[in-house]
This record gives sequence, C-alpha cells and structure tokens, in this order.
Amino acid sequence: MTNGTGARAGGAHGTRRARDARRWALAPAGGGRVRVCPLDPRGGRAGPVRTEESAAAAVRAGQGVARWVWRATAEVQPGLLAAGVRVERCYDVEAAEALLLGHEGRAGDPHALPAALARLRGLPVPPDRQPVHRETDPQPSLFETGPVPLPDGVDPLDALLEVYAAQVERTERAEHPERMRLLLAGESAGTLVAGEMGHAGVPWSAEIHRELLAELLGERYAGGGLPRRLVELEEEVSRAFGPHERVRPDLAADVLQAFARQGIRLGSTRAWELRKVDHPAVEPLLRYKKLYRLYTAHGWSWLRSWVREGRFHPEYVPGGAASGRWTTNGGGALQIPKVVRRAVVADPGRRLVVADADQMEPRVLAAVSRDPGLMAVANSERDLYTALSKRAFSGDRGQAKLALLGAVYGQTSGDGLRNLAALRRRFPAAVAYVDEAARAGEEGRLVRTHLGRTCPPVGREEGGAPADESSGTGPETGEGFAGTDGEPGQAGARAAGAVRARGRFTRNFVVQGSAADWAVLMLAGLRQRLADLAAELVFFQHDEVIVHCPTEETDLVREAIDAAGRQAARAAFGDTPVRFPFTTAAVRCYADAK
DNA sequence: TGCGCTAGCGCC
DNA sequence: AAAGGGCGCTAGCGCA
Repeated sequence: MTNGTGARAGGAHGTRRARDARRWALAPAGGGRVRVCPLDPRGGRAGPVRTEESAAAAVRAGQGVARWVWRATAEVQPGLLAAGVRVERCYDVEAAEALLLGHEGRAGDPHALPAALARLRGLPVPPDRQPVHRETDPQPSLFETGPVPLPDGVDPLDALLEVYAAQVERTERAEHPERMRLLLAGESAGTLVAGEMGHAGVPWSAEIHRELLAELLGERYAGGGLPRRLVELEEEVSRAFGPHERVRPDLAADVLQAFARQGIRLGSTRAWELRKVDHPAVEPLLRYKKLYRLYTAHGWSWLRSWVREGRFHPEYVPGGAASGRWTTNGGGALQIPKVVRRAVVADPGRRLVVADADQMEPRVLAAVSRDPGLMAVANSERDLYTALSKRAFSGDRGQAKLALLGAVYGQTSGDGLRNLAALRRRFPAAVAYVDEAARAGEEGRLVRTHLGRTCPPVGREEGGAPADESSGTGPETGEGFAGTDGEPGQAGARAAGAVRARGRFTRNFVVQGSAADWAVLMLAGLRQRLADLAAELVFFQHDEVIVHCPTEETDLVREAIDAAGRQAARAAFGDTPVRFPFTTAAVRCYADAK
C-alpha cells in the first residue's frame, strides 16, 4: 500500500483547515458494518453519512482521509489488522477523554464514551466498566467486565460526533491548546502502535526458552511439583537450619520462624534484608528465591500461555499508569527478566535493533526545569551520571546517580539526603522544580507536564482530605490539607503520611509523566518513519524500543529511531538544548544488546 | 470454588 | 549503598 508522502489529490494546501477537512468519523453500525462521514474543523458533520461493509472497507475507500476519528482504537483495529489495512492517523476519543478530564482536574470513568455523553447531556454517569454476561456460558456466576454500551436508542455515530465536537472545544480551552492537540495526537498514535505491536509480537524461541529453563531449573519430575534444582535448594536450606529441620523457602512465615529459632529476628524475608544476615541458609535461600521467581513467572506455564508460533503477543495499554506510562495485560511484557531475553531471537535474515534512551530521568529533569547547570551536564558527554559526578560528587558516579534518583523519587532518609544537599547546591533550579511539584501535590493543586498531561487528582481513600473540587484548581489555590479536622492522634499522623506520599507521587509525576510524553511522541514518529520499510516495531518498554527488520535495513532503522527521538524531544519539551541519545545495538538476540 | 488481601520480586 | 516513584504478576492464605 502506498503511503501518501506529501501532495496527493486535492491537497497541496498545508493549512490546518484543509487537514481538518479531511478528518472522518467512523462508528459501528451493527453486523460488523460501519458508518462514516466527513468532519468540519469544529468536529461537526460536514457531509453525507455513508455505510461500509467493514472498517477495513471504509479505510480502503477513504484514501484521502488524513485522520480517522473513532471511539477507541482497540475496538476498530483488530478488524483492520486482520484485513491487512494500515491507518495513517487516528483520533481515539476515549484516550482523549482521559487526558482532557485529567487536564480539567476531574477524575473518574475516563475511558467510556457513554460516560462522556452522559456528562454532556447532564445525565447520570454510568460506571467505567460493567459486567458482561456471555450467553454461551452455562455458569451464571462467570462474569467478566467489558466496555459500557451506549444507552438504548442512542446512535453510535451521533454519540461519537457529539462527544468529539465537545472535545475539540475543550481542547481549545486547555492551558496550551496547541500542546494539548499534540498530546492528543500522540496518545492516539500510541494506541495504533500498541495494537500493531501486540499483533506483530516479539520474536520468541520457545526452544531456547526451554533450554535455559532446563539449564537453570533442572528437569521437571514426572509427577509434577517443583523442578529438580528447586527441590535440591529447598533441602539445602533446610539442612542449613539443622539436621531434622524442614523449611519451605516460599513460605515467608516458615522462613521467619526458622531464623527466629536461631535467635535471628527479621522484619521480612526480602532479599535485601536477608543479605544483611550472616547465616549458612541465606545463600541457598537467595538462589532459591531467584529461581523460584523464574519458575513461577516465566517458566514452562508462561511459555505455554503466551508464546504461539514463535511470537510473544502482549496486550499493551497506552497510558495505563497514572503517569502516562504504558502497562500491559497478561504476560508481564514489561518485566521480562534479563536471563529470559536469550529467548528473544530475530528471524533468519533479520536483526533486532534494540534502542535504549540513555539516562532518561536526569535528561527529562534538565529539560523541564531548564536548570542551566544540569542542561550543560546533559550535553557534556555520553554518560550523564559520569558528567554529573565530576561536577558535584568528586567523580563518584554511583553517588551522583543515587542523589538524582533520590531527588526525583522523593527520598526521605539515608545517604541520599546528604547527597541531595550537594545536588541542590549545584543544580538549584532542578531540585526546586521537583520540590515545587511535591509542594503542589501536598497542597492539592494540579501538576502537569509541559504538554498538559495532568496527574490524576487525589483518590477518596487515599487518606487526607482531597482538594475540594469546587475550590478551583489553579496553581495559586490550595491552603493545603494542613488544617484538616480531627485530633492530632493516629489519624492525624496517617493523614500527614498520606499528604507526604502525595507529594512524592507528584514529584515523580513531572519527570515520569514528561518521559511518557516524550516516549509516545517518539513511538508515533518512529511508526511513520518505518512505514515504507519492511521493519516492524515489536517491543516497547518505557524508554526502550525493539525493531525487527531485515539485516540490510538496520542502518535506516537506527536513523529513524534517532530522528524520532530528536523530533519527540522538540515536541515534548519545547525549545531545549537537552539531547536524548539512544544506545542502539543491532543484534540477533535481545540478550546480546548492551 | 472464587475473591480479595499480602508478600515478594521482576522491570523501568 | 539504601530500601523511594511507577507498574504486573504469582503464590499462599483467610474467608464466604
């Protein structure tokens, strides 16, 4: 399929008006059919409604359409992918609703078109998800949740147009409308990337995976139960406690009791706590935990559930986390342990181009805070933490990294605090920026990224008194929660703790959320740049992408990634000298990258 | 049997 | 070196 590169029939005009005129709405019409119509710049209907046999047919017929507006990409895209139809751009109304609601300082049911419609019409807002009963299921107790249906008698296309037109208007009322438009476009592109990536899947060698399981865990016994290596380690742990002891390492209570019998008091069986203890059981226990984790989370049953025909197909959820980061459903795609990456192998004649953005957090902080010193450090050499350590930590890279992450995460104790003081002296604007984000959160004010992605407001159960919705939400409001009613007893302490937690959350948000903005724009740009190649995006994890491509395309792919990263930085942070370089490797096997 | 909870740990 | 921010997932347990 040809991808329109520039001028095409009827459209050499590059004005926004002309582009908007080529937006079309698409809504289901029953039986797989869809109804489509052109839109005017304000989001209203600009021409007759047509009915098409399927979304794929509509997209094929609508070659001049610049952007498809629909309820949710996840609803339409499976049909398109099955038919092999690619969409250039879309506008996902439910993804946009989530961002706009957040920007407006409102919470709740962001992902449902019916809820948005109800708000517009002043009707009771339905819940976000609702139980769905499958008729084929004989068990009436088996329910699962699904998207909320529109009320009876409401036409899906009418509902879509009504909500979309209101969104266009709300976008114009955003603090920075042009930035919000960019964010909405980026988030929508993200939904396309997410679906395509899940569809393509990560090339996965079940054979190599099984080999490494056998190598690390030993063989499985015929009667089921734990693999050999785990059984051996369990015996070793027990023996370390005494000749007739039996301690089951995966039962925390068992382990704690065993240590207590030997006079060793532990608050938990966490690995970092165990490491502080001098006892012969510790070493095999730690090895057991490591391997048990592999066995349960990425072992044989994981392989059976998630890998088919040489591909691992995760379901990505763009913006699934409060910070705007993506999450996944099932398969734990964003937590693939390093050892298992040996099983990720390119097809014959292909390579995996693995690109990892270098030291994302400090670069983001430099860009958003515009701290002159930190911006200079961000460009002085490849490894930012080394540069940082030379400026402020007498060459100790580890300390420099810890101090910076401590500032971003809201560290409250330990060496980090002393290091934080050093950081504050050298980079006052950077530290002040995250401090201000924390204070805003504690006072119940809204906290946003440059593009306008906004930290969700305090939840009701989160403790403390949430900011009164009616009291305004601008940065200038907020007497804070300091004077909440109630006696200064335990409840007061709990509320104070919740307020501080909120501060850490918003402190982190300005960095993590801004990184999420950058990442989704980078993905959007990369998707477009790869459109004319045989390369496919197969994996994304916060600040890392994997592109699976013919060996001869690796250089082009590297260039595309770098260009997409540069473009995303300009878009997400405005005019900034801060660069966001990638470490890129073209490898046969994921484990060989970096 | 299913649900909600905690503990623990993988990734960024 | 310390144990903080964001997540998903599994196992085990108590409860209905």
